[in-house]
Amino acid sequence: MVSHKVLEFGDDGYILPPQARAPRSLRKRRIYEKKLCAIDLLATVAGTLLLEGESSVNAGGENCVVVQNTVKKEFHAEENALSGPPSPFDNGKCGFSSVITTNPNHLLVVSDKVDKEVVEGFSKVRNFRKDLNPGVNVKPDVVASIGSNSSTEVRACGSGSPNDSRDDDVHLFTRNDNDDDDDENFSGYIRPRLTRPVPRIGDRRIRKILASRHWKGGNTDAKPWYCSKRSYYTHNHQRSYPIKKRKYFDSISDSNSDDYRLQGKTHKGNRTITSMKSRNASFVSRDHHVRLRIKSFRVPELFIEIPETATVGSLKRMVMEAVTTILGDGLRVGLMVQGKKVRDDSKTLLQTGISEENTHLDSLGFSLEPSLGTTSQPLLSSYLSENACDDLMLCRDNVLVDPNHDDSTPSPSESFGKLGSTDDSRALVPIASSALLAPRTPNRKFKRTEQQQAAHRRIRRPFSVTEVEALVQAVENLGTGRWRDVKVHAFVDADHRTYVDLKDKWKTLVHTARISPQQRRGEPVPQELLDRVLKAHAYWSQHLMHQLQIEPPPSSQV
DNA sequence: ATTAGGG
DNA sequence: CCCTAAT
Repeated sequence: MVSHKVLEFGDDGYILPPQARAPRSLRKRRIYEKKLCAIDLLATVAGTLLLEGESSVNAGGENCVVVQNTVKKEFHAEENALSGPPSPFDNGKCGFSSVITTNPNHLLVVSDKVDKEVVEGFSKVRNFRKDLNPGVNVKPDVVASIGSNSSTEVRACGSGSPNDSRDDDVHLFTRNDNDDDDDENFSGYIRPRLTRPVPRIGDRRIRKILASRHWKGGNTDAKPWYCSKRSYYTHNHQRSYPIKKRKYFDSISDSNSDDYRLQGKTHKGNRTITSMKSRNASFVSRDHHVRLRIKSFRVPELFIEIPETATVGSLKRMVMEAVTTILGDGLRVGLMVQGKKVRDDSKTLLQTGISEENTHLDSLGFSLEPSLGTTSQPLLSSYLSENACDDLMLCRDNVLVDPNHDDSTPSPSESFGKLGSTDDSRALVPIASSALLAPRTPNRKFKRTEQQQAAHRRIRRPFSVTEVEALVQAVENLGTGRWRDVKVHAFVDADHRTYVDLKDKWKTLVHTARISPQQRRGEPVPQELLDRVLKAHAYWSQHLMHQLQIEPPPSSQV
C-alpha cells in the first residue's frame, strides 16, 4: 500500500534538546512563543515599522536579508508528545514569526489599509492560477503540512510526529529547484507590485508621511531620508507636519476620555488628550509618528494532501490553489503586538504599544484573516487548519527601505534562496550578502526594555466618580458575576473599560470600602457610593443562586 | 469569549 | 492593570 507520510514544510517539528527545555515558569510565556507552525511559504509583502532610533540597513536596496523572527516555540512538540499522538492537523496557533527582507521589491503596504493593497497584490495570484494545469493527480495518501518558517524543506515524518524521520528530506521551493520546471512562476513567494510609488491608503497621516519622504527626496539636502532616520526625525520631522498634527493627535485620543458618559459627545472637536498625561504625556506632547511598513506576509498554516507519487510541480500547484482559495474568501486585517492580538480597534497605537519610542517592539504582526466564515469550502485536497486564524501574516521589522525602489529592484525570489529552516535561535539569515547583516543589531528579540514594558501595559485610567457610580448601579442590578452584562448595560461606550476592568474595579471598590478613609488613595469616592458597594456586595454574596435567575434585585432603577 | 482570582 | 486557569 501507499505509505502515509507527513510532509512538512518548515520546522514544525523542531524540538529542543531536553537540557534546553525552559523551566516551567518560563515556558508559559507569551502566545507567540507557543508554536510556529505552519508555513510561510508564499508571499512577501514587506513590512517595516519605521521607528526612531533604528539604524538603516538597506544601504543599496539590492540585497536581501531574511530575518527569521522566530521566537521560541516553547517546545510545543514536546508537550504534544505528552498529550497523545500529535495530529498533523493539530498544530496549534501560529506564531507571528517574521520573514523580513530588506529587499524592497515587494508590495508596499502601509498602516491599517493594508488589506486592500494586499488583496490587490494577490489578485494577480488568482489570475496566475488560471494558467495552472489542473491535471493534478490527487490521491490523498500523503499529508503535507506546511510549516511556517520559510523553510524550504519537505520532510517525511511518518506518523505525523514532527520529530521522526528527517532523513529523507526533500528540498522544495528553493531557488535552484525552482529554476528549471514549469512552475518557475511560483517560487513560493508572491510578488505583488505597486502600480504607483505611493500606495493609496486611507490614512491621511501615513499619506502625509509618504509625501514627506518625497519632499525630502527633492530637497537639496538630497541625503536619503532612510539613511539617517534619527536625523530625519530631529531635523525634518517637525517641518513635515506643521499643520495637521493637532488634529491627528486629537483624533487618536478619542478613546481616552475618562468618562465613558462623555464618549460620543466630545467627538466634535472637544476631544481631550488629557488622559494621556499621566504616563505617556511625552508621547502625546511631541510630534510622534509611527512609520509602519508591512513588508512581508505569509500563509502560516496550510495542509495539503497529495500522493507521494505526485510531482513536485503538482504539489506546488496545489499549494498555489490552496492559497488562492484562501485569498479569495476575503480577508480582514489582524494585528498582534507583543504576542497579543489586538482586537480593540479603538485603541490608539500608543496604547497598544506601537510608538515611535518603542523601537524595539518585538513582535508587531499584521495578519490577514479570513473575513468571516464564508464560502470557503476546503479544497479538494488541501485546507487551512482550524488554527490558521493567524493565517496570512504581515510581518514587520525595522529595516528601512527606499520606497522608490519598490518597482525597480530584483525580485524577492532572487534573494530568498533557501532559508534558515529550523533555526530558532538565529535571527538573521543572510541571503545575498552578509555585509548587510553588520548594521543590524543582533537578536534583541528576547530583551524587552522598560519602554516596551510600559508600552505593553495599558495606560492607567482611574475610574471617575461618575464611572464608579455607574458601576455600582449596574452591579446592584446585575450582581457581581455578570461583568459582561455590566459592561453592556453601563459601559457600552467606554471601549477602554473591559469587563475585566469592571470586575477589577469592583474588587478594589469593595476593598476600598472596607479600609479606613485614610488609607484610601486617588480621587475619593463618595462614602455613599462605598456604602452601596458594600451593600450590594453583601447582597449578591447571599444571593448567588438567584444571580442566575433574572435581574431585579434590591435597588432602584437607572 | 467570560468569569474568578491571584499578582 | 496583567496574567491564568477554568469554564
